[in-house]
Amino acid sequence: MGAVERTAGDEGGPWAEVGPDAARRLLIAAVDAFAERGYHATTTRDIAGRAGMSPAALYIHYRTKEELLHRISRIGHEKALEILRAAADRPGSAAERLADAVRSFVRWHAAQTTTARVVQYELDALGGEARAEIMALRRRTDAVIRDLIEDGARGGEFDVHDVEGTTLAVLSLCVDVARWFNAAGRRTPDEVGALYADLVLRMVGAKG
Amino acid sequence: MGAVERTAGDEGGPWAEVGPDAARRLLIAAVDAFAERGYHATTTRDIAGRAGMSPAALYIHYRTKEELLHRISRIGHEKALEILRAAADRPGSAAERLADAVRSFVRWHAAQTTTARVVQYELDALGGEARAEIMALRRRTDAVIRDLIEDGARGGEFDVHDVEGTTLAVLSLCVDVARWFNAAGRRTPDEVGALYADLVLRMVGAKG
DNA sequence: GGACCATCTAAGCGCTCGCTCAGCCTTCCG
DNA sequence: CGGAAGGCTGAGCGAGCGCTTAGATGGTCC
Repeated sequence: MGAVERTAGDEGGPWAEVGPDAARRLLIAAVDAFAERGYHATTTRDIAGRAGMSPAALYIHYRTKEELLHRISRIGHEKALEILRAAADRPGSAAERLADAVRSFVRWHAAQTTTARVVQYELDALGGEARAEIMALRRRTDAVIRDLIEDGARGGEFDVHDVEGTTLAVLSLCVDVARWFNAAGRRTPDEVGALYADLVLRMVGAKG
Repeated sequence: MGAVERTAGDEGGPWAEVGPDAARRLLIAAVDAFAERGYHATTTRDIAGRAGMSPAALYIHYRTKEELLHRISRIGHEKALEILRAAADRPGSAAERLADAVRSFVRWHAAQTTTARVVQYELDALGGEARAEIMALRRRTDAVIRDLIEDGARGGEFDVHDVEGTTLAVLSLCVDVARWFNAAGRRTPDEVGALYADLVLRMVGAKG
């Protein structure tokens, strides 16, 4: 209903950068609907209805329903990558940086479950170039974790037999949070992040 | 094409128990289609076409498209549960049984990716009683892993602070294999199973 | 005040969806 | 050989889909 205030930074909700206002409302409605029912089970009428608009209004701001998913997916992946990088680039030992990265990444997947669910599980609905673009972003995400594990392994800080496989497993663990996390449940995003950071340090055999 | 032979045991493909022949062909076609495109993006015409039949033939053997998913989901969950239980019930230390359970469970998710993908990721498309029935099966699966971890923790064999959270993480890790595993990739189901069993033992802080 | 542009809606087009039905084969039983 | 039963198909129904179009509305600049 009321207008969303824009603060100086990039805060003010996860979608503050999307404008104009009607376009953002439609996008947020689409995120909710896609997360709840999945892309293919969501109708453009449902999205428009959630945004308080007529079905035709959607096509003023987006060319197709798929473009909505594409925009959501790209922004979401970029946000996740940014969060991971920020943690990985901080000074500290490999163990500290890996734990920090996992903690932040998991916290995001838990706190923004609806977005994360769309980002992680609705990729298959994209085709052609859009899909290729998103998969490239995802490979960059994977690389951040792999580099952290490799650093720790090479420096003797970790005990890892299979860097590639362990990377896959760590990412798996983090991503799957979007599937099971329930905001109404007993755990907070912070608690899950802390638990998972600890588990990952064990997986890589961090000393201490 | 050729008829599927029935051997004495319960072998001869994962769907040998489903009959008659045309019903099984339709079900296998549905598993492939659901795994490839998702339930909502799959049409009954596609399923029938893959099985080499006309669209109307589907409705001789199944009342609705949803009933196909329900049948696939129940049989798949039962198979997964059976595999887990068989490993968990074998004699041995908690660590040995947990490693064995994870190894078997992961191997199944990797070797039967198409089935596992439908089982793990298309549950939301089921509604009402069907969904409740499947979720009960899933809770029984979760309980097997939790009991194993609890056993090891109580006996001092494991070092686990948060049994419930660690259980969630272990299941997460196993289930997500269905999402990323690629039969054409470099890893065999056996290799992934062995790697994941090792990682899980580290997560629970198994001595030795 | 009038032209212009962006935004939005009511109505609806063409299409494909899940599903149905009348009728044709094949098989089996006498 | 006749008749019943079940498996299957071709044709198609009603509904709902993604998306389009014509026109109403409201703000902005001359």
